[in-house]
Amino acid sequence: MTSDIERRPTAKAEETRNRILDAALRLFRDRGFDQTTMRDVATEAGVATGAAYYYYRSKEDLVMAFYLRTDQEAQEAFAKAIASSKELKKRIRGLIEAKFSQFAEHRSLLTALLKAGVDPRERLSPFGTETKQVRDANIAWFERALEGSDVSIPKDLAPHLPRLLWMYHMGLVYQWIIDETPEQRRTQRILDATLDLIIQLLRVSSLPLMGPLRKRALKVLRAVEED
Amino acid sequence: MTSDIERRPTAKAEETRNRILDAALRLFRDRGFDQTTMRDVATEAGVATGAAYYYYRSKEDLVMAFYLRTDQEAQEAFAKAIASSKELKKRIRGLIEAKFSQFAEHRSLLTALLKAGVDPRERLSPFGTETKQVRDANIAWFERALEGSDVSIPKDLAPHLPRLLWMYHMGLVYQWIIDETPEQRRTQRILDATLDLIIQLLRVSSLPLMGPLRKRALKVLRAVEED
DNA sequence: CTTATGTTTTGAACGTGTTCAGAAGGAGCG
DNA sequence: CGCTCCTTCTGAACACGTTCAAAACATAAG
Repeated sequence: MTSDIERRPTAKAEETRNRILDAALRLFRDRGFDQTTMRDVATEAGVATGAAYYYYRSKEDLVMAFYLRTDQEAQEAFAKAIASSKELKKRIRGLIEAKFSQFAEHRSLLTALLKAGVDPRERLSPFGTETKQVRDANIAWFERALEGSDVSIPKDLAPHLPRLLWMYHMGLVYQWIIDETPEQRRTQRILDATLDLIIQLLRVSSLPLMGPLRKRALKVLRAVEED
Repeated sequence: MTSDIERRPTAKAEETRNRILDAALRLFRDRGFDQTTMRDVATEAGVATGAAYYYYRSKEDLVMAFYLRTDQEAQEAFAKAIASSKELKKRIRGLIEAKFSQFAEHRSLLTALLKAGVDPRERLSPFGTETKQVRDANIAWFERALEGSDVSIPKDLAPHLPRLLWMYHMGLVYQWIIDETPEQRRTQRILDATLDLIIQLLRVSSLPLMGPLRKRALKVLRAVEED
């Protein structure tokens, strides 16, 4: 008798669950999210339509499961990115490129997540409550990137920076998803240019002359995070 | 025989078209976009379901029609915002607040546009090709806001600024749409703080010390606009 | 082995956006 | 008036995400 109130973690029905997700991802990758019907997924997995809904609340939920699964797998790459250098620029680039390769196989799939993602009330929005755990873990990686790096950060700015960098990284991921240039070159160029700018901004932000500007920037950050 | 290849602009079927749009907006406003079916819209307009599709390609198209209609009507408010002052801050705030009141009645409707909007390939994305005309007209308003204002702009930055301000304003509109605080107070606070920051950034950007920073920022802008 | 209880699986049915073949309604012309 | 051709409109049909009542299966208890 487990004291756990949760329904028993289950049997080897876990295998069915995985079979369905694998089938879904295979089809999504090969013919796209919109071109794949739930009936297709069920057939490919060798079950009835309803079974897919027994394990996943919705079609989008399958994308969410993919996201969680790959996020799990990406942790190691994140750690490597931090360990590889003390240079902040390299660390951030490492984190972001790890994110890109996390999604590389299924780039088009993510437009589905995008559409749900913009509405924070949606269950699978990266900004919503249901994803807080993953989000916080991701923000923590940027915290670690800053710790002991080659760029020193003004005290007042420090607590906001991890979240800020996370938002920056989300912007790049968005750009990457919608980028149709070969190999996503355009995103690479933007990554290069923005990284340079960010590092220099951080370097310069400690100068005494920058006091008033930093004050104003902090006001913005508080307005965004407040409430 | 008109030399126009376009189908004749039409008769008083234009009346039916409007009846359908009016019915749709009424229902969308009263019970929400998702809670309104196309059958409801058709019934409310006193036509068969198919008729709605004769005039509008899709349900989202109705939102687009709303957007175009109100954009039309907002032009006057934009002009007033520019004329009211030479102060850049006031002008930009005026433009943005005009945008907010343009949508005020139908705020929730716009989440529908949001979801389509993030994908630039979607027909009604504010970043797509189909909306270029409206977008350019909107960017032009920011151009006019800068012209003859109280803030002088570095030459190299000048050509990018209107588009940049437009992107800023889109960000705020996004924030405004998803803002559930009463009267969208949160968005107001963010608007206040960011406007202050932007104006000061512009003021400071001409200082000789800022040369290198501005160079880097310009590189970002070129990377974004290129291709 | 039988019965009871819970989990997993099935497939028909539902709701809603969208399509489509064709009916209805004109407008011009003989 | 009768015919032709286009525009406007109709309502049944379709596709697909999702729900649900009930069957099948598993496990434990007697």
